[in-house]
Order: sequence, then C-alpha cells, then structure tokens
Amino acid sequence: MINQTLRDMLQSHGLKATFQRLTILEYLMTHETHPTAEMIHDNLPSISLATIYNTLDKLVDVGIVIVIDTLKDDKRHYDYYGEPHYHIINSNTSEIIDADNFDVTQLFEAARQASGLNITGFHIEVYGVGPNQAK
Amino acid sequence: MINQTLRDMLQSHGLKATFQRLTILEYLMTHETHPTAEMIHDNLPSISLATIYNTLDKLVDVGIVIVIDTLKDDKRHYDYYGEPHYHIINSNTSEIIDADNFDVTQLFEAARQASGLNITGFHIEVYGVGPNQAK
DNA sequence: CCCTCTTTTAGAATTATTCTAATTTAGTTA
DNA sequence: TAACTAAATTAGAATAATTCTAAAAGAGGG
Ligand SMILES: [Mn+2]
Ligand SMILES: [Mn+2]
Ligand SMILES: [Zn+2]
Ligand SMILES: [Zn+2]
Repeated sequence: MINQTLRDMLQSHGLKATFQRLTILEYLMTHETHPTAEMIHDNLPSISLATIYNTLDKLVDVGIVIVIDTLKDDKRHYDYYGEPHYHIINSNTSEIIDADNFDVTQLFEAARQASGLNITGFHIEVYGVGPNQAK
Repeated sequence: MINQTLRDMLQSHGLKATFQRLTILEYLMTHETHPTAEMIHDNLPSISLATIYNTLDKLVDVGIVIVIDTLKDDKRHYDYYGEPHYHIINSNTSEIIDADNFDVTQLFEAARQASGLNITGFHIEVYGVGPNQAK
C-alpha cells in the first residue's frame, strides 16, 4: 500500500484509489517541478499516456491538482495544489516558481462583487525577467 | 486609413501598420467577446488564418493583447489589453467577464520579493459558479 | 467470492497551432 | 515618384498535444 493518506485523499473525492492514481499523485507531491503529462509519463513509463491524461483531468476536476499554462510552450503543466499559491514564470528561462506570499481574500471578494458568482478557485501567473535581461 | 491612433500604437511598438494588423486590432478593441483565432477569422474571413495567428502572437509579444486560457476549451482566447484587468470565468457558462476592481500593486511587489525578478506582467483568472449551481 | 461500475490501455483520430516557401507590401531612401 | 529591401502575408502541408474508442482489467461493496 503506497500511502493510506493518499488513498483517503482520492476516496474522499469519490475517486477509486488505483495504483496509477496513487503513483501519479505521489509523483506530483514529491517533485518541485511543474511537469507536463509527457514528463510524468517519461518518469512513470509503466503507466499509459492515456491514463496520465485521464488521471490528471480527474485530479484537476476535484481540485487536488491545478493546471498551469505558461505561454512559454504549448503544453499544459500540472501542479499538486496542497496550499493556495501562485506562480511566477521567468520569461528568460521558463522556470515556474511557487509563491504563497499573497493573500487572495481581497481578490476573491472583488471577483464576487464584480460578477455575482460564487468563487471556486483562481489562477495567478506573474511574469518576470531576470535583472538586466530583456523581456 | 483605418485610424491614425491604431497606426501609431503599432508603430510605437516597432510593428508595421499593415491592413491586417489594423483590422485585427480594431476588431479586438471594439468587441467585448474574448475570441479565439478561429472566431476572429470567421469575422474577418479575408485575412488568412495564418496571419491571424501571426498577428496575435506579435500583439501579445508587445503587450497590446493578452491570451486567456480558460480551461473550458482547448483554444486560446485573445483580449485587447487596454487597461490592466483580470478575468472571471463562469464555470457553468464558460463566459469570460472583465473586471478591474482589484489593485495588482501588492501582487507585483509580492512576486518581486518572492522571485527577485523584474515583474513584467500577469494573468489572473478567477473561476466561479452561478448561485445555486454545482461546480 | 461475485458483481458491476469504473478505470486502464493501445492505438487511432482529432485539431489547434506551427511551419514552409513563394508572393506581396510597408516604409524608407534617392 | 520609383526603387529597394526587410518584414509581412498567404495557402497549404505538417506537427504534436490531446482526445477518443472500444476492449480488457481492476476496485470496492455486498
Ligand atoms: Mn492562465
Ligand atoms: Mn493542440
Ligand atoms: Zn506550484
Ligand atoms: Zn478582458
């Protein structure tokens, strides 16, 4: 049994705790990178690429994982979403940096006021360049 | 001459003021929708799809236009970026709502502190659902 | 241990986007 | 205005990320 906590995490969202899901989720939780489906598949070659995509879709649906569209390539990057955080993308290197030093409370309240919707989530990507580097 | 202001806007960013660029830019400025390349092409059929893509890429490069990845479809949506603003996406309808009632100053400062980078831009997408509607 | 619904899978299909290479054009210069 | 040239446009082909299909396997409940 890979990990009872992961098993519970999946089942509490109504997902069966398959070997593939446990493996992919553990991979995302233990790696600082923000891999694409293909990168995950390269590291977990025994799991079919179709299952990598299916699993990521499910994990995103229930909110355990988020998608990052960097605009730096045309691939989706995935990220275990333990605690709310946002992403800073280095336009020179395409590196994706995690950051959590920003309170989204005001943003949620502003969005609720502007739209009248019940806010369920957010994506923030901030782009930057290294000192003395062109955009 | 379509509009001298648009012409200046392009030339000030080092872009030649072609008929196609002026037309596409005007289209984005005068439509509240957040169209895909294909939607723009449907409305401006005399401009080739390749040029639509090329032009949007250039306009995004210089910051006049931004890309919105809604996660609701697998197409990029484009938006004239006159004033800084963010997007609220209705998960039920996939509608994209413009909002500017949020000051990004603190976000920029937080991102600078977290990364050491010079911040050049940002994307914020907030997701929400209508009252009494499931996610 | 069954049963049933869900999940996995290989491979094919789709399609948004990119590429190519030939033609046209914007903006500059004389 | 005419000539020049680097940049832009274009049709169509190519690419490749993602989705689909339908058959086999597995998870979890009873
Ligand atoms: Mn985004
Ligand atoms: Mn694609
Ligand atoms: Zn992250
Ligand atoms: Zn907008």
